[in-house]
Amino acid sequence: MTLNAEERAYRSIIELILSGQYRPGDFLLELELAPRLEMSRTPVSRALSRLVAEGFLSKMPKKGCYIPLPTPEDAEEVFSARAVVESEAAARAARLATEEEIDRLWAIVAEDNEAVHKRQKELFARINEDFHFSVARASHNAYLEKWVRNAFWRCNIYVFYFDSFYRLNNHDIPPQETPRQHVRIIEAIAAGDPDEASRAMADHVLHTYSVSLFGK
Amino acid sequence: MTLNAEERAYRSIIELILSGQYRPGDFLLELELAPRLEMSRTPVSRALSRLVAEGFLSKMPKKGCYIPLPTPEDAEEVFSARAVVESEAAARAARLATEEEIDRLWAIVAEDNEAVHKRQKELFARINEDFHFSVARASHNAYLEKWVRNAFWRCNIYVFYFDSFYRLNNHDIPPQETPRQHVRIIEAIAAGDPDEASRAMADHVLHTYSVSLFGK
DNA sequence: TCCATCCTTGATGAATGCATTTATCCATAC
DNA sequence: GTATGGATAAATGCATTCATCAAGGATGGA
Repeated sequence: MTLNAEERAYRSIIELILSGQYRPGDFLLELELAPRLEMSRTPVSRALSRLVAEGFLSKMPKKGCYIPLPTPEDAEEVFSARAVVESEAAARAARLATEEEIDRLWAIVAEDNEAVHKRQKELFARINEDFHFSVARASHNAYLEKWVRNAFWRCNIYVFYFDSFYRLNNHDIPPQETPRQHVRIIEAIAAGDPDEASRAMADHVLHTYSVSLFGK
Repeated sequence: MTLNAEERAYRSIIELILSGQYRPGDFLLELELAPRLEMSRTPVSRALSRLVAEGFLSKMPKKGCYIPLPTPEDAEEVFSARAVVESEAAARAARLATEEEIDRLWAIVAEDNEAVHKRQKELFARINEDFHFSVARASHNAYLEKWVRNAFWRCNIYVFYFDSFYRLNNHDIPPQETPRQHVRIIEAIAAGDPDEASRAMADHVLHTYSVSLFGK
């Protein structure tokens, strides 16, 4: 399947941000990105607008889009909002997930353990994303799913930003607890226990929050 | 303050939809809208993309944007998702709202009663929107607020679509219960009672759901 | 008559050029 | 020395143009 230019720009820009090639506060300029992504300004501009609409970037009119500076207040807002929608999604998944969807979750956790073992951060990040989005999808609610995606990406700014901070300080401890927490969530979903699923997911998200921002 | 063309297009298109000049299933074509809104295709196109990203419109690549056909499944999804975020917003408003924000809510309810009295549907709709967005703002969480806005607009497709259906069937009863439910929500917020605020908001949203779709 | 194919039509997708706005820097007046 | 104003450069905002694609009807052959 061949994606159009705007979609490619959209994904590339997210990649550029999450891979640390642009940092919070940096401006993402159309004239700079367009040649870099080998396309014209138009699709780049539209992709940036979309990222702004999704809250992933901020914008100053006539000036440009930039990665918002992380603040403790914003981190608290986005993680707590994410906890709300993700725990609700988990609760609904516990009621509505199909066998197939649950099998998929177990498969992701298996990859999860491998990635942690191998200490491959990139891979781990992708698998983690996969897990959260799969739970969201299993809620069978397109709106919750979309909000979960938005909040997750936005939170990643904090995870990656502070992760690089800690890495510089040699506190690079692989997140061994994550797979365990994922297992707890799946067990609750598989058992059809919405309350436990909700609690498990909320705990997990808020754990990520405290680890990312306060190193535990 | 003078808005730019894209923002004007964005608002105008929402107006065109909510005022019933386009109906579910209709395509909103750039070539048709641009002259109508007296601007070029560019800002119209970007406004449409934004509406698609927000879930307000659907899109077929290379074909155009259209108002999604209402389905019972989608209605259930969007109203129940809205209930989640709005009740959470109300709960947080109960904890965090300032005196000023609560005063504002009371003022809106006063207008509310007047509008119902005068049976001015247009006005009533604007005030209702104002109420819900003001509660969302009082949650002091930008993410919840954004999601509430999205869900509210999306729900309005159902409210307006089925409203016109009932109007044709002479069931045009002014929603006298709405102001009462709004009062219950504000009282809970003013009393600083998150649980009651949450319950009251959830009841209110789901009431709107059942009235809009099943005539009660 | 029916079906496959080609062509026309009408829509979005993308590139480009010009307009507009903003920030910055430097010269100049106080 | 500092403040102010204007020139300038850089960036987005918007319009225009061309490219591309999909759908549907006309056409021609079986």
